[in-house]
Amino acid sequence: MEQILEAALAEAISCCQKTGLIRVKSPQKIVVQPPTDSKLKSPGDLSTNIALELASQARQPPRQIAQAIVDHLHLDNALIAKVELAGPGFINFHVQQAWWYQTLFKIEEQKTRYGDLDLGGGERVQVEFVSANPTGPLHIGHGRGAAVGDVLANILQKAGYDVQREYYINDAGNQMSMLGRSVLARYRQLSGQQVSFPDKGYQGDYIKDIAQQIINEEGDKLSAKPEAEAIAYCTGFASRKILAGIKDVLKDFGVSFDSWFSEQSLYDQGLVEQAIQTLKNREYIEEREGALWLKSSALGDDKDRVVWRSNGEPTYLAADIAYHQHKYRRGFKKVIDIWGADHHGYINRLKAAISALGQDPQSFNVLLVQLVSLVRKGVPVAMSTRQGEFTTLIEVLDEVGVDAARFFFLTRRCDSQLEFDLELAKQQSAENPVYYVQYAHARICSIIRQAQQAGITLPTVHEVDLELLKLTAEIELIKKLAEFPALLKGSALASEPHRLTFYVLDLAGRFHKYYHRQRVITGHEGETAARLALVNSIKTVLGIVLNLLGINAPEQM
RNA sequence: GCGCCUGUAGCUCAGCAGGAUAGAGCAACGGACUUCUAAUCCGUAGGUCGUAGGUUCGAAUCCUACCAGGCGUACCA
Repeated sequence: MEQILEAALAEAISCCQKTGLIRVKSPQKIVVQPPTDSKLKSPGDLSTNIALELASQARQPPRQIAQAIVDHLHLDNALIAKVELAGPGFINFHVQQAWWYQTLFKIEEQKTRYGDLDLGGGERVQVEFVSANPTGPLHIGHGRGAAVGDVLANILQKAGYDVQREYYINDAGNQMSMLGRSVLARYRQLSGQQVSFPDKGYQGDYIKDIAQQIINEEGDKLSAKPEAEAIAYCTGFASRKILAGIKDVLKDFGVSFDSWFSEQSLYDQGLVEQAIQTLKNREYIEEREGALWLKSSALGDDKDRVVWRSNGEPTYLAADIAYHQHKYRRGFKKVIDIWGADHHGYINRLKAAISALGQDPQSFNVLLVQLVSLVRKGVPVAMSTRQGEFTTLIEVLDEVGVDAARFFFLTRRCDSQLEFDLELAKQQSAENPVYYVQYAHARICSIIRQAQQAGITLPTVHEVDLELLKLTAEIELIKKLAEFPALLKGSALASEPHRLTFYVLDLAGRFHKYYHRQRVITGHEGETAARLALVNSIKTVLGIVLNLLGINAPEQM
């Protein structure tokens, strides 16, 4: 519909240009969209601001331009009921009611595929998220990243991309050896030895639990081994345990990855050296003070960065460069990394590195998710894995449930900080918005069951007289359903999963209002059939969105 | 110091590539269960969109400066 109107407007404008009614030379992009303010007294179904856009160029009053356009507009009466000017020069189109009914046919025909787009054209995209070090359990902040990444991947999939979900396991480097040393220290303490705990070691109780497991399985065998060997054993044992735990929680949280990529594997295959060699060949590496520097300042970074230390060891950045080179070698056209906002200082240097590797930095996107600050009974809780003060994701899931947690993480824009008060979340659980949406779905299921008990089978859209759906609330509901594909598109283009949450809340709200004002199952057979078809369409769309959000769509509550 | 994010109703937040009279939810107050699920609905009240300039026909939205909060600025990961 929008395209039809845009074409008609373009024709009318060029006609006005020729006759000199509108004094513009270069054509402006015409946009037809639903009016932004739905509370308007007489809202047009679709609206364009083109006359306002043209006003300054034409040096003519916008209303005069709008009038000229309208006078030259040729539209099919079967589609458009009325065209009118409004406000400073908006042109509003009132679409024929019958046109909206097509949405219902589309939903019935496409079912769960309703809203599918071909935005991506099958292009391969990778979404990498969570990627927490296997040095401790996932905390609440990782939960937000997991929810955002998972839902974004779902959205992109529905928008026609070939999406891979990957978790990058930072299983190499100092942090890992610190993990091993922490576990070994606890192992020795549990074995009755007096040993000091390493500075900046991991202090959480889970370290003791792991040490105890080693004792259970290996006894005191480790004490006899050389230090380095014992540390290596502890590191390997602990990281396997922790990673297994991470995988379990993510599974419980409804997040599944296509690929778990090990940082260590980059070293094992010599890919880190290879990546640095690529950069050398491309002359982006410089040796200074015994270290190798990436000349990133020439590529938009604040300064140059060390990739190979003077002590002969690569930096974390070197591994990350190799990792991203590997991503491109695997054929991804678009690479999306989801990071905690505390890593934002890292974007420019990695972007610079990607340019240096010869890849288009535009193809590399980082979605920053602002930190979750955890509050318990009003008291802020620090979330440092090292100090062992954190609330794990699993604890949060136990308290508020998977559906509520996922929904809560997505009720905010990514770049807005989230304060998660566990007490509040518990208190609100009965009134949590997620139930509001699920309840709408369950309610519709209940109506359909009720109808079936009364011997009324759920009609197809073709079988009913849609003209009976003529209440404002009904048309508004259908319009809301019609909006969904465009919403999904915007959400995919902007990488903004939260839009789905707000959409589904709105849709559920409109349904609840409708439910209270009108009965679906009435004495009138035709009316009942038409309304059943309508609510069934709503149910389909609610189901699609809940599915994208990874939240259950219950048949009853 | 420099950089990134945020600042919208008492609280938590929307506001989609500037558009029409800035919207929800919660909390507050007043109502609705012989009716398809009251996990719901209806009504009332609540605002110099951090401040000051600028761009424009038009700014919560774009630009500049400042104020406040958060985060970052390693040969750590």
